[in-house]
Amino acid sequence: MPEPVITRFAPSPTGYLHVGGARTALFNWLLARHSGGKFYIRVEDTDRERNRPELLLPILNGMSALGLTADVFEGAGETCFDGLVSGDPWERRAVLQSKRLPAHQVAARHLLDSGMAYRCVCSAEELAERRTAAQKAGRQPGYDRRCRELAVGEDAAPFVVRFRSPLGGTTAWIDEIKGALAFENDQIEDFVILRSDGTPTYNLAAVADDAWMKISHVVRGDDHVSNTPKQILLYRGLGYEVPRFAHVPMILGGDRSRLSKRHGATSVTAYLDEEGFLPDALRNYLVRLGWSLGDQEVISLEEMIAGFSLEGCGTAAAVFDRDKLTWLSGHYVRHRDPEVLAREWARFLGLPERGDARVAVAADARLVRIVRALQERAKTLAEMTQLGQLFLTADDRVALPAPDSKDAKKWLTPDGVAALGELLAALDGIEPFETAEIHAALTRLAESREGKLARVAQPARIAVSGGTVSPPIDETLAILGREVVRSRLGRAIAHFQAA
RNA sequence: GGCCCCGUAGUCCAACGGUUAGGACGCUGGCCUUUCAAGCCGGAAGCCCGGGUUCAACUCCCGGCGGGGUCACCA
Repeated sequence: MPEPVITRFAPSPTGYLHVGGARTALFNWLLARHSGGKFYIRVEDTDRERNRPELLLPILNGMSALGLTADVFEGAGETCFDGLVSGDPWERRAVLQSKRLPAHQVAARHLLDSGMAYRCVCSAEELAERRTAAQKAGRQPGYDRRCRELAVGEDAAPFVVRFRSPLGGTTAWIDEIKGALAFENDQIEDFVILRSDGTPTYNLAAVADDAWMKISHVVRGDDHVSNTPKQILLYRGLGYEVPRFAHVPMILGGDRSRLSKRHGATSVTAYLDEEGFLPDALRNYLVRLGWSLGDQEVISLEEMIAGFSLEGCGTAAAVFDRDKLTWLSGHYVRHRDPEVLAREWARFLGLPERGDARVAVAADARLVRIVRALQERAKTLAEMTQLGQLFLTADDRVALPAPDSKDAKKWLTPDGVAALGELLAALDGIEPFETAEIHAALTRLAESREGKLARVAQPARIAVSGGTVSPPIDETLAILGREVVRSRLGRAIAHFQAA
């Protein structure tokens, strides 16, 4: 009778979903889905500063974008996040830790009553003073346990509640990823579990809630290992079963320090909405960072779920490699159904501050055709937008290169301009104005030029797009349509002839 | 500094006592080609160091070195 697997992602509302957090969430989600268990979200907002919806929503939205749906925690009652508006997809999908205050106080009370915790009246200033003094004297900076045996009563003005850590022995556990881990108990200070305002600190709240939600596997970042012995002590003190722990290694920046803003983009939203990476690609990249399925690089969601295991997770921190993410994204762009891609691109283009690109190219057949032409050369939606600019821009807005620029000098020679003229003249004879017919016409014009298609195609490309790069020229012209091509050809001829 | 973790090419992973150390990104040579991509073929590049254990170590043990994390009334 295997125990049910119940995991959770417990973000602190920071206003954005960090890719490291996203990976942690993904691992939790995969573990639960792999074993048919549950995956919950619990928001660690006991710090009042962070208890604001606008700091939480970006995280929830980032998870939605990656497809990391949470299960409803049935016992949540009034503690769940209701969303900002009714019908919010996250309604009842996230437990708010701040609403568990009474339960946390009961837990602290229990510890106090059983002598496993005590009140401390040392002020923050005194603590800071003694800490620096201790450091100066070369002693450990932790709390000096001054109030440990004072038996401070509850009527004693402002006080915090501290956990009475064991003075000897060790606290150990078998980490599902890192293996056997152990800490000497005298390394564990008498940490605060209840602040002077009566609210719980992280360790108490996390333990009380994980036990309440019956979390079986606590999968979280590496940076939490030193909290683990404290939490194990709390679980035991509270009489709860200790869950399994799995600490996943950090994600590093290029300089091998913890990935942060100074390394560039770190939020899921930035990668998805601003840089236009496909969500599947980001998810695939993230799961591959620290977990592997043999030598397989491209892994579908189904394969991830079927093959995921904590044992398969690596133990070393990994550097975030944007180039590889880009390659993966390109793979997903190329293999995506054009109609689906077109919708995603339209939404990407619809974002604010995207200027010219917003020119109405309704999600119609033409857009899909453009996507087909672009998808094998664009690696992200942003790149697609850039490469597709010639299709999105109004005729007179295509920026032609200066007549004395390198490209113009190479291709818009007198003969190049002449080719443009011949093409312009041939336009009305191309019927229908479609790829194959256009191709035939271009080939004909190339005949008098040693059969070199490039001598016709490149000038045309520049005339029509302003640059030397575009999808195949025949298809490009067909998509643009006879009249647009006529207008751009005429404009280009005038522009380059003047030189 | 104390404690904890980590160490296969520039980067991400595979190998889990016996392989010419495998794959991928990136880099690079070529093919293809109307541009750019994509695709295909080829190349350079790696087991941190030193001791053990063993018939045999990238794999196990110890030490060193290097990197990271953590030491709050933040989570």
